[in-house]
Amino acid sequence: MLSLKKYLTEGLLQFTILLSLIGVRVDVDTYLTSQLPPLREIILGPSSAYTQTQFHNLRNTLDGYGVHPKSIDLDNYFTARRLLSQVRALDRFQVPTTEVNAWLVHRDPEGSVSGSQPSSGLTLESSSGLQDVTGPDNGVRESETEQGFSEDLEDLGAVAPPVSGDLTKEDIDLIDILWRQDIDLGAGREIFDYSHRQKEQDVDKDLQDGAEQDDTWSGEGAEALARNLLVDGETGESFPAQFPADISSITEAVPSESEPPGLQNNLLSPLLTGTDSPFDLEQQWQDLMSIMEMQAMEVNTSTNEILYSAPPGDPLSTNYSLAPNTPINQNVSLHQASLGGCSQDFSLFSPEVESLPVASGSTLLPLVPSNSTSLNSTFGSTNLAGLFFPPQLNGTANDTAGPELPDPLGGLLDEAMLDEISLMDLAIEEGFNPVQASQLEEEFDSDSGLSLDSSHSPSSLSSSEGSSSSSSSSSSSSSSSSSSSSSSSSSASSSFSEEGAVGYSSDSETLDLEEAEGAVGYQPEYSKFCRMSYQDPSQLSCLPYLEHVGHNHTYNMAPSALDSADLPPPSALKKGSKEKQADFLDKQMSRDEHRARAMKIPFTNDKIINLPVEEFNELLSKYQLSEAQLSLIRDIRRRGKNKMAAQNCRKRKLDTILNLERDVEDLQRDKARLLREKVEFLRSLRQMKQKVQSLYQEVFGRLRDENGRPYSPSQYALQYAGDGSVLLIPRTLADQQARRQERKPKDRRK
DNA sequence: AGGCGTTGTCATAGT
DNA sequence: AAACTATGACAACGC
Repeated sequence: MLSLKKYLTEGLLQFTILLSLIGVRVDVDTYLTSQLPPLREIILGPSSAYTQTQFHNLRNTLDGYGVHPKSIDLDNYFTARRLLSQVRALDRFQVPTTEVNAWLVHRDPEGSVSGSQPSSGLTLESSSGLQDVTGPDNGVRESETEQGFSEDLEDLGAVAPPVSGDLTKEDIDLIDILWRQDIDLGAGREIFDYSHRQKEQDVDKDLQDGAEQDDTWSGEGAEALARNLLVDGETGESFPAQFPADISSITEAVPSESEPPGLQNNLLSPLLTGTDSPFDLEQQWQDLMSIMEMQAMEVNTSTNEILYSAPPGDPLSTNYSLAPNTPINQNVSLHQASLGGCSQDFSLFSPEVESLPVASGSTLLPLVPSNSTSLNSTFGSTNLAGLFFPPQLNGTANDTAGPELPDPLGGLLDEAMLDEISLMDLAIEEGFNPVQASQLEEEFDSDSGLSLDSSHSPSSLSSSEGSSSSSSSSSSSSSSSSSSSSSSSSSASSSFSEEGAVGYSSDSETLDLEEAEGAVGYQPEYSKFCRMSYQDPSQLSCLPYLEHVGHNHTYNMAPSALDSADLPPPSALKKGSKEKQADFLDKQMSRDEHRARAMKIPFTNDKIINLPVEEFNELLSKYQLSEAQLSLIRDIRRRGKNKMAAQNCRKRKLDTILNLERDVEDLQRDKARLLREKVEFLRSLRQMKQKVQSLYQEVFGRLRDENGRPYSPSQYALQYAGDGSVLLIPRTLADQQARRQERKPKDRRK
């Protein structure tokens, strides 16, 4: 029951505080529960927010220990490190990667020419990936297929400027990326800059810094724009200005009014495995893209270009700049544009293919906006329709294109994208923690320093370990303490261990005195606390903790007088010093001890307080005590127990706060990691969209009617059928189907 | 002198 | 019912 209560109270309290800390402007329910649980738990395991109480319990029972914030608590530090490493370990569990791989594998079976290409294709932003793609060697590298994406993720992680294996630096990296993403939302870079924040918040400096970076990026983006007429606003990738003019023997599907079987999927569907429902995905896309659009509106190209990427000279850019004269594959078959074909098509992104001049922007190239704004909107709307339909059709395309690009990554991106706003908000709010934490630490440290300065503590510290033993031995030397200390500690230990509570001893000087005089105070407590409360190396914490406790409260227990009555003072002590010390001890005695002495209570307060009831009663029965004495004894016992209870209570409070602090830090780390993953996924998605778009344009551009004339993209569209065939259908029909498909998911939701 | 943190104590509720 | 524990509130104390 106790533990249950502990769970409830601490769990609720902690969770509440966490919510208040983290969820100020965030729909935490959505973020933590309603939307993410599966993903979150898959990725992270049970949320630390939810497992808080268990964690706490674990701390108390296993390696828990009393951590006083004032203490320089090494174990606390190590515990934090352990948790950090756990978080890192979780980080290694790349579910998204797994899913992506699954998707790749899924596509491979149909893959024909080069199944490995898709993975390479996904790595556009990684230099190695780019090299693979652009390299002349487009041969089959199937071995890369499985690990390609994970590698890519790694690479992607390395794309951003300062990167290293260090988590902190990764975070910084992420922060850079995110900041670029969020700058338009008003988030300053400094918000993400942990180290920076830890150093101090020099707001002015940060703002200036952020402005400088912004300017830099703007300049970069402008530069890129100047260099390449067609530059993706987000990726910085340049696009071909012209479409391939040559004609190949492409099998055409005759435009037909009838709806071909399996026509539901547009050509864009190659990315789908065929069974995935594009509807929800599209909705997610919409959500995401609305956010992106918002960003694009507020900031412009400069930011986005940097955000999504590749430096101007990046291989990626070159990869996408098509060389007009490059020969193309003459044998492209529309039928290959199936899933398997898709793989092959990705292979088409080899320089040869990509270098194909794209049909002039007049028709097919909504993707090739002439200015940065449209570039942004291109990805901003990110409707695949926007990618694949001519500009003039975009209006409808936005409505209809929904299902057109089912996202193989949707299951994962889904969560991330739906939470875009929340994440962004979180990112913006993220600033508080490190500062807070550092402040807390400083506060604690300073307090600890104060404690160190407290006049009587040093000796107590040095004797604290020995005090437990010395106390027992000294107690045993006294008439009755031996049994009392052991018995009391056992009883107390049961209760303490039961609840994971931690008692801590009272004034340290008491120990000192007790050690000197063999007096009996609360020592058993002391040793007990250090010994049994936490069976952990962190016992170290006892020292600083006690140290801090060591205020000079004169009413604290100082067993001296009473004990000196009980025990013959050591003859070795000189008279003067003895008297002096007696006075001192007198002052150190607690009020109850004074009272006890005044009332001539024949046994120690320690016994009174710590003896089990039976033994306590037995002890009382051995003496003829007046009513006043009995009353005092019971009060002493009550107060003594309550004192320990209060100490435990306060300690628990501190532990709770510390745990909360740690949990907040952990959650922030998780959040940063998730954001980082999201960015990576978005990057991959963008690349895939671009590839699909290029494929579409390439295929469409090769189509010729009976008269050998190219089809107008405003009148015809390619659709990808479930059976792997690609059909050329009238645009109107495609739009209708797209609308139809768009409604389905909505209906389904209801 | 007053603020602040720590500790002990009381009252009370809960176990 | 008794014993014990938990905790908010308050006061004493020292810095």
